[in-house]
Amino acid sequence: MTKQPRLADVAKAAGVSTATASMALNDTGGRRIGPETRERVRAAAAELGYRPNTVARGLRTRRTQMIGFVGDDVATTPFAGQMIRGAHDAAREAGFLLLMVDTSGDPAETEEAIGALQERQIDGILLATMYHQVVEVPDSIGSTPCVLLDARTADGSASSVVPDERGGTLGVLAELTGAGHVRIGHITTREEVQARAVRLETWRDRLRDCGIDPEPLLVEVESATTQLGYEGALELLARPDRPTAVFCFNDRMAMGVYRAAAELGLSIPNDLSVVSYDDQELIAPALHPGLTSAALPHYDMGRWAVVELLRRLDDPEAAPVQHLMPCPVARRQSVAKPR
Amino acid sequence: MTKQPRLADVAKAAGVSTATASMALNDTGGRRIGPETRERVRAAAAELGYRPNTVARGLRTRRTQMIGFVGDDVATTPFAGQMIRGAHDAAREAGFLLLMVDTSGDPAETEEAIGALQERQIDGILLATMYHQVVEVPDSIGSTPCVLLDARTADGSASSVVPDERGGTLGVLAELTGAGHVRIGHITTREEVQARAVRLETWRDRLRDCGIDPEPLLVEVESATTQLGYEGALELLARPDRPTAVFCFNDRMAMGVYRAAAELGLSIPNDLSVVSYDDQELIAPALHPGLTSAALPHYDMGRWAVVELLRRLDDPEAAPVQHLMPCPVARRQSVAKPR
DNA sequence: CTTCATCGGTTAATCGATTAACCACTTTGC
DNA sequence: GCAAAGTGGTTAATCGATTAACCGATGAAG
Repeated sequence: MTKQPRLADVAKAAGVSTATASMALNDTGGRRIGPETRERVRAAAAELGYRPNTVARGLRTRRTQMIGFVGDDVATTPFAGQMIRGAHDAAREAGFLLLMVDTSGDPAETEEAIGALQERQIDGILLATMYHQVVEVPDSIGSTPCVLLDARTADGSASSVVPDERGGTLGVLAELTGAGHVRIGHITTREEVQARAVRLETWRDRLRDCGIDPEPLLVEVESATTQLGYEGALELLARPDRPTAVFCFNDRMAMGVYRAAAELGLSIPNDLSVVSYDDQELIAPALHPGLTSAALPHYDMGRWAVVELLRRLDDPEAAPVQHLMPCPVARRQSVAKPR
Repeated sequence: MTKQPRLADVAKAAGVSTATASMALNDTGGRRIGPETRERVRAAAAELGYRPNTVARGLRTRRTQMIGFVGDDVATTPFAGQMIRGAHDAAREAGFLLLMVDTSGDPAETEEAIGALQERQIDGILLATMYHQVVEVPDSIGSTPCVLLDARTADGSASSVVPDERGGTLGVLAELTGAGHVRIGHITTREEVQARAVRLETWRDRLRDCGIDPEPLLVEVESATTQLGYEGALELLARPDRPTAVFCFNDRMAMGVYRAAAELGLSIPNDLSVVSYDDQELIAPALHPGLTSAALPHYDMGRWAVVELLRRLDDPEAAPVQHLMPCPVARRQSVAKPR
């Protein structure tokens, strides 16, 4: 009673050898095991409350049913949680568990984390790097199967999944053009963050398609904060040919735009339509009126990465895949026809 | 080259037995190993890039250097991330890794999660339950050492850490009374969430201490959302003896109070001081003016729980400890003297 | 009447460490 | 001068599974 039962205990209780017990419980060994014996073993295992020791199993099979998750800022960014949860759910459904390490972005720490995971014989690694678009997989990863999350390699040598920023931007812009807007401003940050360039260029392209010169409608500020979103909006809305709508780099900046609009006596959405990116649950639905925003599909990316990793575990020869995950538009009340 | 080196390879390279190699690398076995031999083994290990196989080690020693983290909504709540990070950091410093399972609050899933972790021979379990103050540790946990996070048992049979909600409430209320406020309203939720009762009662007590009847200054709404915070504030601020300050159940509700104040033409903090609870980084500093709020010390709780768990691993006889973690006040610009 | 699958298992090797028990030889204490 | 203690290791058992190789009946094919 004091000890956990081992496979040997189950075997003894069922009157068979441990080999038979193992095969009966795992449905391995082809047709070797008679159905009646199998039942007897199963019953004995249930009776004793047997749970396999996966450490022992892992030593023999070299598979631990654990996946390493290396994140470069697991909790600091609010998105990370959703990504982890997506990965967790997919892993759990397949009988895997997630072993987490956070590296706060330091490459040396990343190396160390990978080492610590490999010591524990994880079956594969998820590398989630939140702040860099393009990334190099550390050599130390060796032949451990690996999938990149929210990043990709320059040469496509590893599987990866990133959000379709262009598609998401086109999505929210379509909300505006669909309502009849053409003079659409853009407030963004000057920081070299991963998403800036794509969102900016896509907006430029779209405006040019409409025959509008984007540059007079662009405001760039130092960083993507609420305060600077506010200041940027004041500047943009004071310009001679005021835009009828504005596309914000992210929700936090949009929050600043709301304040600027209120101070200027502009009603959203009637005097000014606003769309944004990220769809943060604490902000976009909480603003009044609700903010239409392109959602970053972190949950789905987490799931996808695990599914892909499991595929590579099954078939190490499989070619790596680069995936673009769509960013669906969360439609709320911040868009109306221009006056 | 194709294989990872094993201890046997290191031993052979150093010309010793695996026993000696093991003792040399782990500094065990007392004074058995000569310093020159130890160096030779170390050098061979470094040369070969040897990393111990912790699965094999775990089978022998019954310790895996892994801690199970069972959360009932790991990523859904934005706080969880900080708690995980605190636990992660403390674990990593001690050479442990976190094995995570999310149960979305379902007791059956929790049982299963504990089982899955025990199969993997984790050394201890962190049980984080975000929505219940008092909790029962499932029987299935057996003798696995366990620490409760953000919850405690009725009988104090397990170590646990919870935020000092009373202290935090007194802290933000002191900001108001210190500035000269006495008519302090409270907007809270009717939901049976863990924090509601303490915050409410503490506020009541404090007001009575000041000789004020709290009931006319209380508003309760269905849930703790921004929208209902807004509606609650409209109601509270329309009352005959309008409060000069308001203490909100959480930051999201405070966000609604800001909107209500703006609509009523009340300036914060000059016409109305506002304090709150949670100090969510996406809200409290982003509001204008910045919101003074009592911070939930999730990072510190995560750290504490791991430290306590490690203590119990060292000494299984140690008496369980119940810890109250202080909630420091994040002081911003939402409080001023009453007019 | 041999030969040879097939059935339903068992035996024993193995995964890669840790560690108790042992060993041969030198010092040291009394 | 002899037992006890110390030095610097080695041998072999062990942790709890998986799995390749083997084995004794039984029945069918040639």
